Amino acid sequence: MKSISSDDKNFICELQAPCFQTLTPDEVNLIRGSKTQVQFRKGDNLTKQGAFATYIMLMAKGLAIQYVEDESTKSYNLRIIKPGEFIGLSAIFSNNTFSYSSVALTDCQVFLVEKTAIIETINNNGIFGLGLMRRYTEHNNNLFDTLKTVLYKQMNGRLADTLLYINQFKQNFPDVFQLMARKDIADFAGISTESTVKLLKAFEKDGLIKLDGKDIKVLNNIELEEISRRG
Amino acid sequence: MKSISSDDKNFICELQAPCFQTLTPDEVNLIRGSKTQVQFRKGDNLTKQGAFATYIMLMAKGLAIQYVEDESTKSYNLRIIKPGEFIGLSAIFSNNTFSYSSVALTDCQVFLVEKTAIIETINNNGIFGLGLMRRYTEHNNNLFDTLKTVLYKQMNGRLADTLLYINQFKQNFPDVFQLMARKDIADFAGISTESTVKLLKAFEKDGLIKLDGKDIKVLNNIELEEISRRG
DNA sequence: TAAAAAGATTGAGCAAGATCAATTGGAATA
DNA sequence: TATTCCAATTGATCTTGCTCAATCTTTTTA
Repeated sequence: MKSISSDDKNFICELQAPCFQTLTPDEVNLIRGSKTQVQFRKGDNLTKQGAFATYIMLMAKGLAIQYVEDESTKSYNLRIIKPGEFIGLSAIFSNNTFSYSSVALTDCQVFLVEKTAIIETINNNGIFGLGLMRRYTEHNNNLFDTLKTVLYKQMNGRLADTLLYINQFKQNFPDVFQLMARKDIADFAGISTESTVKLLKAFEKDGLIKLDGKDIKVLNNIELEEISRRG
Repeated sequence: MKSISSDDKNFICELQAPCFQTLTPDEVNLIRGSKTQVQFRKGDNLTKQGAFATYIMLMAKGLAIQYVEDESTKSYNLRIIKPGEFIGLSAIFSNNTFSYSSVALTDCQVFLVEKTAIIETINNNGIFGLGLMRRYTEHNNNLFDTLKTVLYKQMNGRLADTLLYINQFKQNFPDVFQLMARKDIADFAGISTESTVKLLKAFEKDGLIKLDGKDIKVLNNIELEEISRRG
């Protein structure tokens, strides 16, 4: 990763882009005032689970995967981070270390904002804090869904979930699937790579999807949703 | 559940109890001002996953279990709620429905506080908001640990986790284990009741615990922690 | 371009736990 | 106290999905 000069006006202007429309004016100002912009290369870690978190990040450009890992080699992918989204919000409220890792799926441009600056703003402006908190809580709700998926669904349901989830990104990022290895898909579903490969073939045979190299075309949304629902 | 007259001074005074020392003065005032106190009977649901959440709860007296459920019969226990702890904090920040259910393990006394009253307070007082957010974020961090447990540990590690967790409550609530059926323990570990029974016996044979009716005495903390760590 | 490395695919065998069925024990009820 | 009901226990069996090993394909590197 390398730093970018803070007076790169073009970059700052990107805060006007559609994906940032959800930011509140206060948030925009805070980020404008932040001095640090960082560029990550595909494959770089944006955050590492357990590392000290003295700042939060705002994804400006690019895609990343957020995941949890254990001590050995296992990973479980939680979500795809897209432009306009924060990374590490929990650091603001209590956590001094990141609860999860994240890795760049494409080259990424990211703003870093000091935790202390944010806390100061919240102290003076409860409404600003509520806004940040709302974003954070939404992720948290997803975590409950994730937990239920892991607890109650088996292979087919999980892979259907995964395909539907990733497929949502295809509109704005047509090459999402190409960016991912089979193992990445497997880690979203929480099943082994081998099982993923076999099950993808099975889904294709049933006409639910079309495998085209690394790309995957969802052919039958309805039925995939049904499989997801059944678990 | 039945309402209690709001001028039950003895009850209000309990907010001075040690377990409420973590509440900020602002929080105490808010709760003092709340008009609703409710009593739940052992086995009653305090919250039901998916129900509308227009208020949050503060446990005043008693113990409850927080859990997530699927459509059928499966439950997974997340934590034991003890006096001084909030239930449903996420409702304040974004969620209009409860993400989880909770059920009284003993008779419980609970304060209900309207969401709107809290939001108003936060708007005027960012520091108060930060305090609530900190509590909320801590639960969220536990959720990451829970997810990792479910993803990466198997039976032995999970049951060891569960026993160590519940055992923490024994100091202040010596009969915690007696309050729970084997199924409750199983639902904390996320394994079947039958497997729980068999594994408890095995742990006893290895001298890790002593089974005494429903009560369980932890004999070898160190080794249980080792089993937990190994997964 | 050829060789090497990494990822994808496939099939066989295996292990962890769940489910099922039967039995026992304890507590609640008539 | 006898009866009923529900929780706890136990053993046998079954399912899911993982691991392992071999092969094939694609990408990367020399």
